[in-house]
Amino acid sequence: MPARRAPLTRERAVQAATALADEHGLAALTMRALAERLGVRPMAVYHHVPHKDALLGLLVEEVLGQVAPPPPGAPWREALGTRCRSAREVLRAHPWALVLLESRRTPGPTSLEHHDAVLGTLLGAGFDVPAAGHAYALLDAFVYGFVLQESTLPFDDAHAPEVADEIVAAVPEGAYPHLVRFARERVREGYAFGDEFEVGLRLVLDAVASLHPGATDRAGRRTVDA
Amino acid sequence: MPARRAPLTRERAVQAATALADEHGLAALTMRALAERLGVRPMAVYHHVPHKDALLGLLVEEVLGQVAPPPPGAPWREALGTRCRSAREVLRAHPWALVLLESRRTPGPTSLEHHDAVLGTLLGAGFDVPAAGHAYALLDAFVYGFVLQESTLPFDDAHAPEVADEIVAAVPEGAYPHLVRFARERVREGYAFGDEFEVGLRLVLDAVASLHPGATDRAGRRTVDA
DNA sequence: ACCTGAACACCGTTCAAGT
DNA sequence: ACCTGAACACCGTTCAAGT
Repeated sequence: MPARRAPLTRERAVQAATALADEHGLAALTMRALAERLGVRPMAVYHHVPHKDALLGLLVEEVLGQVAPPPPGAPWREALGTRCRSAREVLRAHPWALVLLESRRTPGPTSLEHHDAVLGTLLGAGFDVPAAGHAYALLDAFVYGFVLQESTLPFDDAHAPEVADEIVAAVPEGAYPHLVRFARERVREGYAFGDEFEVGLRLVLDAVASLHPGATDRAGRRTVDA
Repeated sequence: MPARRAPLTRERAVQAATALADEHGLAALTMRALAERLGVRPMAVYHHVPHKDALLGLLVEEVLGQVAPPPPGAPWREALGTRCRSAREVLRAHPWALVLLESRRTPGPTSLEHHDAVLGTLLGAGFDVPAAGHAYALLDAFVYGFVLQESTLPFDDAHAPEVADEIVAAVPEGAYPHLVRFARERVREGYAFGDEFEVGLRLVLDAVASLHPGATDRAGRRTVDA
């Protein structure tokens, strides 16, 4: 490890902090550990960032900036599907970012730009303002909530069957009958929780479609009041 | 403040820790602050809980235990609506619990019992095992994600109009046109983000219904493959 | 302009000791 | 059995000082 490589910048601090959190978790991201990784004394970081909280805000912006906005030309359903899949991938790669969201008060320009693009896709596709609000709230609730569940799982998809077996074996006879049934019939056969993302996304996009002013129900009646 | 009230118990420690996190946030919940609130020296808490991480696990269980399970007799849609509304209320009252979920590896008996009841409601209503898995993943993604968004908002619903005005005023001319339009047309008129919960829940329950083996689409074809 | 050393007020947790 | 005091290895951050 070289004594000092490039001059310390805010950008380099953010990169190193991201890598630290990715590799060892958010708890391992201390100002002191970050400084060491940067080959610098702890106080040097404070010359580029006022305090740790500001650094965390930059991390959130950095991660959200990696989420692909909905491609402008595409039909709304495809465009939103692309951006939701991208959001899930990015947040799965940096699960600590979702936790930081909770502590962030004011969004930065990157988040605002992204939100504006999503809203623009909906409004441009003919959704009215209230429907766009419903759609956006639902889409992001699904994506955020799915990633939260995914990052909470005590196993990765590959090891699900073994873990399910262990859990079932540890449960008292007769307890949690439905969970046990689910584990026996579903998880053992290679169930991957991650696969539920596409299932859910399709349903959520169907739901969004039903909010479109032009949508009709199965009897041909308009789904949304004018 | 009395010098010492009741003898210290694990139960009292969990109650005090919950109150501390509710009132001052998760960061204020330190072993030392908790001890002071309990009228005891820091190390006394360790006699009832092996370490802080175990205490946090107990907090999560305590909060999840407050979520009403789906009432057994009711039709599935009503039963799941009740439990989702309850989950949202409880998690909104203790937003730090959602963050702790991420760090929890193995669920306790309270969570397992709850999950079993939800799964039982779905299976008892005639959903097959794969459909129950889809439905559960979607429902909880929605509830968790909604609460996460809700707790991240930089304003409560009552002050949304003022905050929206400030934000719009602060934005550079011509930037974020769709966000500005949304703020102008929707937020100003008393838009409450919290109201999106019922809208989204209805759509999500509709989506779940479409997973039922008996469900048909608008052309009368079965929605789900056999 | 950029980085540093020493210090302060905190953490969670250990261990041996008190009652 | 239950609680304590002192100590250790950490935190984030201040301030005055170095180059």
